[in-house]
Amino acid sequence: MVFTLEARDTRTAARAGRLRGPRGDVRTPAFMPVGTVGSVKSVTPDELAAADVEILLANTYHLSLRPGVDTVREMGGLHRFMGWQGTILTDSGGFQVMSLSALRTVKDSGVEFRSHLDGSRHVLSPEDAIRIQDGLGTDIAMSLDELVQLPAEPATVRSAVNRTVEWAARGLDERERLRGEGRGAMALFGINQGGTDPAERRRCFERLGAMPFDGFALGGLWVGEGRSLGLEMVEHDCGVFPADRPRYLMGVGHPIDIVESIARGVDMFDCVLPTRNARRGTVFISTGRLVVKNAAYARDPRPLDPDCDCYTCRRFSRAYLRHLFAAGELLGMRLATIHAVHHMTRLVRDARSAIEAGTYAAFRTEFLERFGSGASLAPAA
RNA sequence: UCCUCGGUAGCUCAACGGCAGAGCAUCCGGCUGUUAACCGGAGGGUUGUAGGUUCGAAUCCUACCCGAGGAG
Repeated sequence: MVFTLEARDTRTAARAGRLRGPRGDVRTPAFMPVGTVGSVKSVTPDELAAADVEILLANTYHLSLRPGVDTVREMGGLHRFMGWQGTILTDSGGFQVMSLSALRTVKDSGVEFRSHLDGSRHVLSPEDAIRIQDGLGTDIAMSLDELVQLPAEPATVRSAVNRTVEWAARGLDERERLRGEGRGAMALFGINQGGTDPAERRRCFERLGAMPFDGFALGGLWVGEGRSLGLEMVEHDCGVFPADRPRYLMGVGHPIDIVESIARGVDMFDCVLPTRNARRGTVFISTGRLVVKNAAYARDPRPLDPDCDCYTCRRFSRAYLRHLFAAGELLGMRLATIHAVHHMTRLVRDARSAIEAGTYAAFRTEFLERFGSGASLAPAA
């Protein structure tokens, strides 16, 4: 996996780049739809490809519990198993250290989980995380990290940073060991932690940045600290990350957050927000946030986003989508998700064009103005 | 014609002498490295009608109306 920086904006820190991997190129800035269990809920790989998606995220913890890494390997690896020909990045299970807090114990050696499926006990060490991701056949693996729910005590944050750095080194060692056996071809990204304390984030990266990772992630953010503080941390991390390696802001995907973070130098994003909201009847459109399930749209003949050219917007009205949600029809979730994914890839593509043209500052201003305008959100008369 | 059971929120039903509630539906809000087709909130009642008993009636009594079943 080779990263090339192709353009830098003139007035912001925004960058355009390209990840060249075995499954084709990933243009950055990139948005990765989330397919936790090997499926972006409700849509097919072909529909993702049609939405110009080049890279997906899948999850180590979930796939190792079900169907299990052996099954996936036997079925020819995750790409073949799920029918996706593009690039895959796998999350390490670090997020589940936080989100499944009631079901796990963190030790220096690793994390002990009780399965959310059947209560069985499983241990995930930083080495396991690398082996599992390799076994899945991922293109980009993530280092196992520990993130804490904010706000958190300084001592908690410090301890999570220490553990994350230790685990990062052990993960890299494990990949080296795998490479000695002819495996471990995937890229590996390190994850910076430190909560909302710039000193801790800097301290974390002093050690992480010295390790031979293929890319670096901004971790532990957008977990309750608020947008402005989150963006401060983004600016901080991008200020210390090396320019020649991709930068991935984990778990962030509100359109405003993406546009603001790109301006500060982030290259990659993943987020469940657009797709989860879509399944529940809310979609992002160019002029804001449309709660299409609301009664106000029951007789609105316009598409979700009049400026969108996705399959859903070319073909269906808000009134129909609203009806599908009211009726609990699966097609509502599917059509809304198709729009949601398309909208996010279109957003990062437009951002990329602006960076290449050196006009990202203007792009950001226009985007924020338009997104905040709420134009076309008012129901049709 | 008589007998039995029933009539409470839009729907299905609780409460059976002591502040009329639930689930679903409706409406609204939330959702940021997915334990999530989820979570939260709100609106909504002359308890079939008219009387009576009682300090107090959805609840007990009487008549009537409506529905289901049965007998003839």
